[in-house]
Amino acid sequence: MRLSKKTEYALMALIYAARHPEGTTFQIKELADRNGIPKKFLELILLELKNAGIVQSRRGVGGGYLLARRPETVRSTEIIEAIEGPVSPKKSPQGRARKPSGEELSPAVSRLVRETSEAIESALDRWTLADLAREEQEAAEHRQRNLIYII
Amino acid sequence: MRLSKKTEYALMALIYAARHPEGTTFQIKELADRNGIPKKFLELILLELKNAGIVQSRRGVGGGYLLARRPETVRSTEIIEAIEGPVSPKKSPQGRARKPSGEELSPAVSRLVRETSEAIESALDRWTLADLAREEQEAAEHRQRNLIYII
DNA sequence: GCAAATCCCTATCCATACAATAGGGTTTGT
DNA sequence: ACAAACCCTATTGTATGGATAGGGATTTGC
Repeated sequence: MRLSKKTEYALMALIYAARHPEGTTFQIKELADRNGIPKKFLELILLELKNAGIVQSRRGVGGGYLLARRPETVRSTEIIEAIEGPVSPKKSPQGRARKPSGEELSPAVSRLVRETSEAIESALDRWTLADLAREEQEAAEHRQRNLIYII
Repeated sequence: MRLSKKTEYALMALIYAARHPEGTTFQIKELADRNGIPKKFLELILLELKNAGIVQSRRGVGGGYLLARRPETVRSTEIIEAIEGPVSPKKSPQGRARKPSGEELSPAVSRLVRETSEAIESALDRWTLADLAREEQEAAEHRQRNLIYII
């Protein structure tokens, strides 16, 4: 599996958000500087995460972003789908059979794709943003304890 | 998950190969015509599958392609990796830590990617080419029995 | 030995998606 | 009023996917 830079930045931003004191904002500039992410690009990404209902924003002086929900309720599937689109091929809601203009995939191949997509989704669903933030926290503490310096 | 057209064609070609009498060849032209695959593109793909050791070829009049191994021994992971490259981020063979010029992924994110990749790999590994060919065969028979006509 | 069938190989083209940059506009606290 | 911050749309450069082009090399049948 490969994540786009955009998704990778989105995950970093949300982990960062989750590690902030609840209810307080963080600023794009600060996050961009500390992680070497292009500021303008990061703006775009946070906009999308806001439209997906994962973060909320406050404008003006002292504004910034913060999580819209508790990190335990944000599955990583949701984050990735907010940026990259659906992980599984759209499950048609039983009414119409399939999109008529669509490709005709062979039965064996489409089953392979479907089952693999389900495996991806369930692997991603095992992790929430809270888990990711906790793991990042622990890794940071481990580096400290063992005096592992970057650069 | 999304498969590139190239991988999709590769799977179709191999399923087709597996359904041929063992030891006999099939021709690119025939396969391309029957499945609406651009002939030149398909040549490229079969070349790659040959270099990956999945099919072998015979040149000249009456030549063509055939499987290089029994279809039970070809895992679908192998097919997909032959065309798209490694499913999982390269597992460094314990010696050197990681490629020094590589990206620095956060611990939490890289674990998420790693575990998801492993889920993909193990989902794909559940299927061999023989399974895919059998399923395709059954679907074809089902269409016959129920008089389901395409077009 | 020649022609036809077939695979072999490299190069090129076009459209789209990814990654980023640009340039302002709007809201808010002091 | 001003500065700090988010908001929004457009543009640009590069890589990748999907294909097309044009022969070259090998084998069989006559």
